[in-house]
Amino acid sequence: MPRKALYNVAQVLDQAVDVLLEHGFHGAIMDEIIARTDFNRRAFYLEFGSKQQFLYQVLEHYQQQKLAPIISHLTENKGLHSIQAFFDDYIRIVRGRGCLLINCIAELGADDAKIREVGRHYLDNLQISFIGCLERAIRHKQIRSEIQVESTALQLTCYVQGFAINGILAGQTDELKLATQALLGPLSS
Amino acid sequence: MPRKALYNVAQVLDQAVDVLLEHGFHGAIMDEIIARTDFNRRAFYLEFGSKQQFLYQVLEHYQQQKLAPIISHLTENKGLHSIQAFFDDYIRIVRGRGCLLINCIAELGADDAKIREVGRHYLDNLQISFIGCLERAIRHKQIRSEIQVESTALQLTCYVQGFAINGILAGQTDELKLATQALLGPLSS
DNA sequence: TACACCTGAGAATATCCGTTCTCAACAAGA
DNA sequence: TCTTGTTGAGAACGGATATTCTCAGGTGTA
Repeated sequence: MPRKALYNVAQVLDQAVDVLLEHGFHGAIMDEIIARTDFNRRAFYLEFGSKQQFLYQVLEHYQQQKLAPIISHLTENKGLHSIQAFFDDYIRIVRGRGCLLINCIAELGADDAKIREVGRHYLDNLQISFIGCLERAIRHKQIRSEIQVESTALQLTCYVQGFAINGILAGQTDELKLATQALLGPLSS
Repeated sequence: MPRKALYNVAQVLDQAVDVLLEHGFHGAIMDEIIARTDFNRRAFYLEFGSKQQFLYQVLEHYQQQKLAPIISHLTENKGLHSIQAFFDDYIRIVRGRGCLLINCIAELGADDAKIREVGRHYLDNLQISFIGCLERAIRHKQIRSEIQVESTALQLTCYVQGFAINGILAGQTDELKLATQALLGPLSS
């Protein structure tokens, strides 16, 4: 048996997230990606084939590791409380860094159909999860029954994306928490 | 007197907005910028000095030409109606293209302090304008008086940025208009 | 311990891209 | 009309960057 690889793909993807968040896709150069991950050029191209394919994998990893666990708050579906938990966690993730998926949509979305598809899928999923939560919240009389579920869910979805941008600019996130209260408060019954 | 320049700076900046929206900053290469503007390389570097300085000017132009006229809806300050008008116009601008300023924040914000500064200034301004509108709306009993003005304004500001991202992904904007209704409806008295 | 085979580091390559340079065409005053 | 100084088109340059290649050094088995 030959020598065993020293790197761990999942860990490499984790580290790559930071580099891509800092510089964007085109701004992140291979030298830095190699330097800041436990990785080497040769293995990189054996593993991923190209920088672009690499991006797709990092994005998928990011969704699974960072976003999916948070969205699971919503699919657990404890009504309004789940929505609150989702936003609390989301703020933690994007504070001072933004969201990799949103950044990629903004930088590459117009050009790259794959990115658009991933982005749409993510947003659709988010909206559907919000809808589930809101419906349950209505059944349990946590929120007013006149609320239009679908529009409100889309509204919340837009709001999430706004948080991602704000996260890049805002050092402290206290005001984002305040805004969340202002958002969810009026829904309550 | 020597020959007169054929290009018009304001028009060049207008055309450049399209290229930058399509490819992002690093993705937009000089050859395409030159080809798609009534411009030439020599004049470009005499006028702007570098691609980066050029970006800053395009951004300023974009704010003045596209964003400022819409924000003026809010500073006209006819209360809730101004907010509605703002969102209607904003949807028109970002439909199918996104917002150049938001894209730049997402792509370059972590790296480029100037972009961050411009972005923060824009968002602050937006929030302050919303605050003015909401206060007036309360005085005129257009919205419920329990509304927390500052948080709601920040909430609206987040919402705007979410629209910008959605604009890249969504072809049709009907659902965004629905979401706007869901957003502004609950504020009404 | 020797062999086979794979890894990792980084040198090499080829391409891309921002910037500068060259020069023919031209406009307007002398 | 001649001169002067500037423009516009694109060739040229140099540095950066994604990708490939080389080879010394391990690793585990025979």
